[in-house]
Amino acid sequence: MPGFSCGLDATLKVIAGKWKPLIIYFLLEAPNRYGELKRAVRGVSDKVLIQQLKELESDGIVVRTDYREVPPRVDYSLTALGRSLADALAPLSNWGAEHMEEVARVFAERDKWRRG
Amino acid sequence: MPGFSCGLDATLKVIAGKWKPLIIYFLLEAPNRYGELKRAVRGVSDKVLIQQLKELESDGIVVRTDYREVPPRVDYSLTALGRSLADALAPLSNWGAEHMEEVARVFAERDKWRRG
DNA sequence: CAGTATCCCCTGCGATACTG
DNA sequence: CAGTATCGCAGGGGATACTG
Repeated sequence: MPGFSCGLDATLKVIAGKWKPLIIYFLLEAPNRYGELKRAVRGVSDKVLIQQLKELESDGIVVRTDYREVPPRVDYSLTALGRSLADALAPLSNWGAEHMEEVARVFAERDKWRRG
Repeated sequence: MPGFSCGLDATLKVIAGKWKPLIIYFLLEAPNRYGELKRAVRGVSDKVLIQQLKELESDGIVVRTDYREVPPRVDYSLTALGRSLADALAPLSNWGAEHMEEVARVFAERDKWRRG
Protein backbone atom coordinates (compact mmCIF):
# COMPACT_ATOMS: atom_id res chain seq x y z
CA MET A 1 0.00 0.00 0.00
CA PRO A 2 2.25 2.82 -1.14
CA GLY A 3 -0.31 5.52 -1.86
CA PHE A 4 -3.83 6.13 -2.99
CA SER A 5 -5.31 5.87 -6.42
CA CYS A 6 -6.69 9.39 -6.17
CA GLY A 7 -7.66 12.14 -3.78
CA LEU A 8 -11.12 10.77 -3.18
CA ASP A 9 -9.62 7.40 -2.34
CA ALA A 10 -7.46 8.98 0.34
CA THR A 11 -10.37 10.82 1.89
CA LEU A 12 -12.53 7.74 1.92
CA LYS A 13 -9.96 5.93 3.98
CA VAL A 14 -9.99 8.65 6.59
CA ILE A 15 -13.77 8.73 6.89
CA ALA A 16 -14.18 4.97 6.68
CA GLY A 17 -16.38 3.89 9.56
CA LYS A 18 -20.11 3.98 9.82
CA TRP A 19 -20.31 7.06 12.03
CA LYS A 20 -17.20 9.05 11.25
CA PRO A 21 -18.65 11.55 8.80
CA LEU A 22 -21.45 12.35 11.25
CA ILE A 23 -19.00 12.70 14.13
CA ILE A 24 -16.80 15.06 12.17
CA TYR A 25 -19.68 17.12 10.95
CA PHE A 26 -21.28 17.48 14.36
CA LEU A 27 -17.99 18.57 15.85
CA LEU A 28 -17.77 21.42 13.36
CA GLU A 29 -20.73 23.17 14.91
CA ALA A 30 -19.26 23.02 18.38
CA PRO A 31 -16.75 21.19 20.52
CA ASN A 32 -18.70 18.53 22.28
CA ARG A 33 -18.52 16.62 25.48
CA TYR A 34 -18.67 12.88 25.12
CA GLY A 35 -22.26 12.64 26.26
CA GLU A 36 -23.49 15.36 23.93
CA LEU A 37 -21.77 13.71 21.04
CA LYS A 38 -23.36 10.41 21.83
CA ARG A 39 -26.80 11.97 21.90
CA ALA A 40 -26.14 13.78 18.63
CA VAL A 41 -24.98 10.66 16.80
CA ARG A 42 -28.16 8.68 17.21
CA GLY A 43 -27.87 4.95 17.46
CA VAL A 44 -24.18 4.60 18.03
CA SER A 45 -22.96 2.45 20.92
CA ASP A 46 -20.30 3.51 23.41
CA LYS A 47 -17.87 0.96 22.12
CA VAL A 48 -18.05 2.06 18.52
CA LEU A 49 -18.18 5.76 19.26
CA ILE A 50 -15.03 5.58 21.37
CA GLN A 51 -13.30 3.39 18.84
CA GLN A 52 -13.99 5.73 15.95
CA LEU A 53 -13.05 8.77 18.01
CA LYS A 54 -9.71 7.16 18.80
CA GLU A 55 -9.05 6.48 15.17
CA LEU A 56 -9.96 10.03 14.22
CA GLU A 57 -7.66 11.25 16.97
CA SER A 58 -4.73 9.19 15.77
CA ASP A 59 -5.43 10.41 12.24
CA GLY A 60 -5.10 14.01 13.38
CA ILE A 61 -8.75 14.90 12.79
CA VAL A 62 -10.02 15.33 16.34
CA VAL A 63 -8.40 16.25 19.63
CA ARG A 64 -9.49 14.89 22.97
CA THR A 65 -9.29 17.11 26.02
CA ASP A 66 -9.50 15.52 29.45
CA TYR A 67 -10.11 18.09 32.16
CA ARG A 68 -9.26 15.60 34.87
CA GLU A 69 -12.18 16.52 37.04
CA VAL A 70 -14.59 14.46 39.04
CA PRO A 71 -17.09 13.69 37.75
CA PRO A 72 -15.17 13.13 34.54
CA ARG A 73 -15.29 15.82 31.91
CA VAL A 74 -13.87 15.25 28.48
CA ASP A 75 -14.49 17.02 25.25
CA TYR A 76 -13.74 16.47 21.64
CA SER A 77 -13.04 19.09 19.02
CA LEU A 78 -11.63 19.31 15.54
CA THR A 79 -8.05 20.06 14.63
CA ALA A 80 -7.39 22.50 11.79
CA LEU A 81 -7.14 19.48 9.52
CA GLY A 82 -10.41 18.20 10.88
CA ARG A 83 -12.14 21.49 10.25
CA SER A 84 -11.00 21.47 6.65
CA LEU A 85 -12.37 17.97 6.29
CA ALA A 86 -15.67 18.97 7.87
CA ASP A 87 -15.90 21.84 5.41
CA ALA A 88 -15.44 19.37 2.59
CA LEU A 89 -18.31 17.36 4.05
CA ALA A 90 -20.69 20.30 4.01
CA PRO A 91 -21.74 19.95 0.36
CA LEU A 92 -22.69 16.34 1.04
CA SER A 93 -24.86 17.48 3.89
CA ASN A 94 -26.50 20.13 1.73
CA TRP A 95 -27.11 17.63 -1.02
CA GLY A 96 -28.88 15.33 1.40
CA ALA A 97 -30.96 18.15 2.78
CA GLU A 98 -32.02 19.27 -0.69
CA HIS A 99 -32.89 15.81 -1.94
CA MET A 100 -34.12 14.25 1.25
CA GLU A 101 -37.67 13.58 0.09
CA GLU A 102 -36.50 12.04 -3.16
CA VAL A 103 -34.05 9.84 -1.31
CA ALA A 104 -36.59 8.84 1.30
CA ARG A 105 -39.05 7.81 -1.39
CA VAL A 106 -36.53 5.59 -3.12
CA PHE A 107 -35.55 3.89 0.10
CA ALA A 108 -39.18 3.35 1.05
CA GLU A 109 -39.68 1.54 -2.26
CA ARG A 110 -36.69 -0.62 -1.63
CA ASP A 111 -37.93 -1.58 1.83
CA LYS A 112 -41.32 -2.45 0.38
CA TRP A 113 -39.75 -5.04 -1.91
CA ARG A 114 -37.65 -6.48 0.85
CA ARG A 115 -40.75 -7.04 2.96
CA GLY A 116 -42.80 -8.45 0.10
CA MET B 1 -37.21 4.21 9.63
CA PRO B 2 -39.32 7.17 8.67
CA GLY B 3 -36.65 9.67 7.70
CA PHE B 4 -33.12 10.74 8.31
CA SER B 5 -31.59 12.48 11.23
CA CYS B 6 -30.03 15.11 8.97
CA GLY B 7 -28.94 15.83 5.43
CA LEU B 8 -25.58 14.17 5.81
CA ASP B 9 -27.27 11.06 7.10
CA ALA B 10 -29.42 10.86 3.97
CA THR B 11 -26.42 11.27 1.69
CA LEU B 12 -24.43 8.65 3.52
CA LYS B 13 -27.16 6.11 2.90
CA VAL B 14 -27.01 6.76 -0.83
CA ILE B 15 -23.24 6.45 -1.05
CA ALA B 16 -22.99 3.53 1.36
CA GLY B 17 -20.90 0.85 -0.27
CA LYS B 18 -17.19 0.51 -0.53
CA TRP B 19 -16.90 1.67 -4.14
CA LYS B 20 -19.90 3.91 -4.71
CA PRO B 21 -18.24 7.27 -4.19
CA LEU B 22 -15.47 6.30 -6.59
CA ILE B 23 -17.97 5.02 -9.15
CA ILE B 24 -19.99 8.22 -9.01
CA TYR B 25 -16.96 10.40 -9.21
CA PHE B 26 -15.43 8.58 -12.14
CA LEU B 27 -18.71 8.77 -14.03
CA LEU B 28 -18.70 12.53 -13.72
CA GLU B 29 -15.70 12.83 -16.00
CA ALA B 30 -17.28 10.73 -18.71
CA PRO B 31 -19.96 8.16 -19.38
CA ASN B 32 -18.23 4.84 -19.19
CA ARG B 33 -18.62 1.43 -20.65
CA TYR B 34 -18.68 -1.36 -18.13
CA GLY B 35 -15.14 -2.46 -18.90
CA GLU B 36 -13.67 1.02 -18.62
CA LEU B 37 -15.40 1.54 -15.33
CA LYS B 38 -14.00 -1.68 -13.99
CA ARG B 39 -10.49 -0.69 -14.96
CA ALA B 40 -10.94 2.74 -13.40
CA VAL B 41 -12.21 1.41 -10.08
CA ARG B 42 -9.18 -0.65 -9.21
CA GLY B 43 -9.67 -3.78 -7.19
CA VAL B 44 -13.41 -4.16 -7.48
CA SER B 45 -14.84 -7.51 -8.53
CA ASP B 46 -17.51 -7.96 -11.17
CA LYS B 47 -20.03 -9.07 -8.63
CA VAL B 48 -19.67 -6.07 -6.39
CA LEU B 49 -19.36 -3.55 -9.19
CA ILE B 50 -22.59 -4.75 -10.80
CA GLN B 51 -24.33 -4.88 -7.47
CA GLN B 52 -23.43 -1.33 -6.53
CA LEU B 53 -24.27 -0.06 -10.01
CA LYS B 54 -27.72 -1.61 -9.72
CA GLU B 55 -28.31 0.04 -6.39
CA LEU B 56 -27.18 3.38 -7.74
CA GLU B 57 -29.48 2.87 -10.70
CA SER B 58 -32.49 2.12 -8.53
CA ASP B 59 -31.61 5.14 -6.43
CA GLY B 60 -31.77 7.37 -9.48
CA ILE B 61 -28.07 8.21 -9.51
CA VAL B 62 -26.88 6.37 -12.61
CA VAL B 63 -28.55 5.25 -15.79
CA ARG B 64 -27.65 2.09 -17.66
CA THR B 65 -27.83 2.07 -21.43
CA ASP B 66 -27.83 -1.25 -23.23
CA TYR B 67 -27.19 -0.84 -26.95
CA ARG B 68 -28.27 -4.40 -27.63
CA GLU B 69 -25.37 -5.12 -29.90
CA VAL B 70 -23.14 -8.12 -30.29
CA PRO B 71 -20.65 -8.13 -28.80
CA PRO B 72 -22.49 -6.55 -25.86
CA ARG B 73 -22.13 -2.83 -25.37
CA VAL B 74 -23.46 -1.16 -22.26
CA ASP B 75 -22.63 2.14 -20.73
CA TYR B 76 -23.29 3.90 -17.50
CA SER B 77 -23.74 7.59 -16.96
CA LEU B 78 -25.02 9.94 -14.29
CA THR B 79 -28.52 11.30 -14.06
CA ALA B 80 -28.96 14.98 -13.23
CA LEU B 81 -29.33 13.92 -9.61
CA GLY B 82 -26.16 11.89 -9.91
CA ARG B 83 -24.23 14.81 -11.33
CA SER B 84 -25.29 16.98 -8.45
CA LEU B 85 -24.10 14.29 -6.05
CA ALA B 86 -20.80 13.97 -7.86
CA ASP B 87 -20.35 17.71 -7.57
CA ALA B 88 -20.89 17.43 -3.85
CA LEU B 89 -18.18 14.78 -3.78
CA ALA B 90 -15.62 17.02 -5.45
CA PRO B 91 -14.52 18.85 -2.27
CA LEU B 92 -13.79 15.48 -0.67
CA SER B 93 -11.62 14.60 -3.60
CA ASN B 94 -9.79 17.90 -3.39
CA TRP B 95 -9.29 17.49 0.33
CA GLY B 96 -7.68 14.13 -0.23
CA ALA B 97 -5.46 15.45 -2.97
CA GLU B 98 -4.30 18.36 -0.81
CA HIS B 99 -3.59 16.28 2.27
CA MET B 100 -2.50 13.07 0.65
CA GLU B 101 1.01 13.04 2.07
CA GLU B 102 -0.19 13.80 5.57
CA VAL B 103 -2.79 11.07 5.34
CA ALA B 104 -0.33 8.59 3.89
CA ARG B 105 2.09 9.24 6.74
CA VAL B 106 -0.53 8.60 9.40
CA PHE B 107 -1.62 5.38 7.77
CA ALA B 108 1.95 4.21 7.42
CA GLU B 109 2.40 4.72 11.18
CA ARG B 110 -0.71 2.74 11.90
CA ASP B 111 0.48 -0.13 9.72
CA LYS B 112 3.84 -0.11 11.47
CA TRP B 113 2.20 -0.71 14.83
CA ARG B 114 -0.01 -3.41 13.43
CA ARG B 115 3.05 -5.24 12.11
CA GLY B 116 5.09 -4.77 15.26
C1' DC C 1 -19.82 10.88 33.33
C1' DA C 2 -16.98 8.67 30.35
C1' DG C 3 -15.60 5.12 29.33
C1' DT C 4 -13.92 -0.87 29.25
C1' DA C 5 -14.63 -5.56 28.54
C1' DT C 6 -16.84 -9.46 26.19
C1' DC C 7 -19.40 -11.98 23.24
C1' DC C 8 -21.33 -12.67 18.99
C1' DC C 9 -23.70 -11.83 14.66
C1' DC C 10 -24.32 -10.75 10.13
C1' DT C 11 -23.63 -8.97 5.90
C1' DG C 12 -20.64 -6.89 2.76
C1' DC C 13 -17.16 -8.17 0.23
C1' DG C 14 -13.75 -11.19 -2.27
C1' DA C 15 -12.55 -15.35 -5.13
C1' DT C 16 -13.72 -18.45 -8.41
C1' DA C 17 -16.17 -20.46 -12.07
C1' DC C 18 -19.38 -20.12 -15.61
C1' DT C 19 -22.60 -17.92 -19.67
C1' DG C 20 -25.30 -15.46 -23.69
C1' DC D 1 -17.95 -7.94 -23.54
C1' DA D 2 -20.82 -7.76 -19.83
C1' DG D 3 -22.39 -9.90 -16.91
C1' DT D 4 -24.51 -14.47 -13.24
C1' DA D 5 -24.12 -17.94 -9.84
C1' DT D 6 -22.04 -19.88 -5.59
C1' DC D 7 -19.29 -20.22 -1.82
C1' DG D 8 -17.05 -18.63 2.14
C1' DC D 9 -15.19 -15.63 5.53
C1' DA D 10 -13.24 -11.52 8.04
C1' DG D 11 -14.13 -8.00 10.77
C1' DG D 12 -16.88 -4.03 11.58
C1' DG D 13 -20.42 -3.20 14.33
C1' DG D 14 -24.35 -4.20 17.98
C1' DA D 15 -25.86 -5.73 22.80
C1' DT D 16 -24.96 -6.16 27.30
C1' DA D 17 -22.67 -5.80 31.60
C1' DC D 18 -19.36 -3.60 34.31
C1' DT D 19 -15.95 0.34 36.32
C1' DG D 20 -12.95 4.51 38.16
